[in-house]
Amino acid sequence: MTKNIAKPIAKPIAKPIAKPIAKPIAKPIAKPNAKFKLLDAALLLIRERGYTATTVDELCVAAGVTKGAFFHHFKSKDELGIAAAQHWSATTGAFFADAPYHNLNDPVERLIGYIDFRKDIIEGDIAQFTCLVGTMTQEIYGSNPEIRDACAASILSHAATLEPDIEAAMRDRGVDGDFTPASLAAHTQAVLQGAFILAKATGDGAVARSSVEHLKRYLLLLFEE
Amino acid sequence: MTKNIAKPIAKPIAKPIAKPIAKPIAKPIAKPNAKFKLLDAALLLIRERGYTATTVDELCVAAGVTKGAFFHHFKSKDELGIAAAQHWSATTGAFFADAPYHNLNDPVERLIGYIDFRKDIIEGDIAQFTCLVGTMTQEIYGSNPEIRDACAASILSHAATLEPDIEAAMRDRGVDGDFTPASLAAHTQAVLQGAFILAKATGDGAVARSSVEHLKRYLLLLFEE
DNA sequence: TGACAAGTACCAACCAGTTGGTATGTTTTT
DNA sequence: AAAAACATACCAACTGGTTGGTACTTGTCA
Repeated sequence: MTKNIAKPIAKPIAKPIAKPIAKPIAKPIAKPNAKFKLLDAALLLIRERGYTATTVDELCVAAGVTKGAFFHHFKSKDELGIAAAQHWSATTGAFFADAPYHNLNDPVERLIGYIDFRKDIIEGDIAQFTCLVGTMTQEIYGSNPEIRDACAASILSHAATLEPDIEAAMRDRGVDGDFTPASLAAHTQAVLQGAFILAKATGDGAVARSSVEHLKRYLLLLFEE
Repeated sequence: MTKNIAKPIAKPIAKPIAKPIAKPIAKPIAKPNAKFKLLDAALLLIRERGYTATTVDELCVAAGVTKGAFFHHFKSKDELGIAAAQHWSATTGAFFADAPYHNLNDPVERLIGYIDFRKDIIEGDIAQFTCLVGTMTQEIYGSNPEIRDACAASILSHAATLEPDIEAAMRDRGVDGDFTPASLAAHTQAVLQGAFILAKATGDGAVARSSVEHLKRYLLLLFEE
């Protein structure tokens, strides 16, 4: 075996690098360990190829870890699927929480700001702007209820962040239509998910952005005086 | 081998059943041959499980044919995928062409009629009302351009059937907005595709119907005086 | 402080079952 | 008779998952 030969050379190099730096930080956001690397790889690969078509081996290669590491952190591929959905929820949750549109004063402006923001990030590589949980939902809704629920939670919890502004907008503008804030919030997500499918079908984001513009026009027609 | 023993028994039973009935019909719409049965099985199974997760063996069992028959009619699984998309296009094309909303006189009414019709058929089992080509697109857009193009053609050609009415509605109601008939037609499909994802995520069609209602409200706001 | 036990993180090789696909018939239609 | 439509038996490659083991970290107690 070459193990005993290669080891003493590689070991002293990797050892005393960056331990004291991480110490004072309360909770390191992203330790570059195997679990995190696998989840990160999953976010990209699954959006690119779909859940079923993405193999455990491919995930391991992309993450630069071995299969042993994979099954140390996840009991099964499906368990990684659940974790990936939750990881997606956390990642995108933080991303949208930091977005600038929250600073606007008017609820309608914030809402339109959100839509504009969503439209602006539809750009470049398709796998980069499409939605992990929307993709996974399509594939596993009938076969894996746990992944499906994790995906549903991700979509609906994101939609729920819009409800206060929608509710305020309805009250503010005197819109007491025959719909609930929750249903309109869900509708915005439906448009986005559908827009992603059109983008995938046509191979570019233009159709998707155009659809989001229609959604914006709808909101303006609802809430503009 | 049991082959020579079992055969003479099974053969005479299946032989003289129903040949003369199909003969006088000029072009049988749906010959119950292996190819058609496989395509029909594909429509259901792929919508239920996704394209990748649906195996050739499962398709053969569902269609009641053997693998030999499968690869006699399709060079590969991917070729069946393309054929399934085209079969879907033909099937749904005929279905919508026969729908009652076409008899309405006003283009806006026809448009709203279409939306109502789409809403009404969101009912019952999820695999029954969701879209084959939308599902397939999500999975193979990056890996199989031919299937993707077949799916794109299916979605866009269906959207194109709405364009004349949208164009007439815009002319009629004096709506010369900053959007094209094609973009609004595409938007309707985006909403539907997204609605299907929400239905899959939540496990029932209510959210989907609600989203289609928002689409209807948008069209009414656009075209109503 | 340092030795030592115990857990955590990881790895390479392997396994049984499944996958899409093929080779070679047999039957049915024309 | 010949070609098309099907069936049977099989295979190589790949799949998710397991195995037995190593390296590193951490808690504990003398």
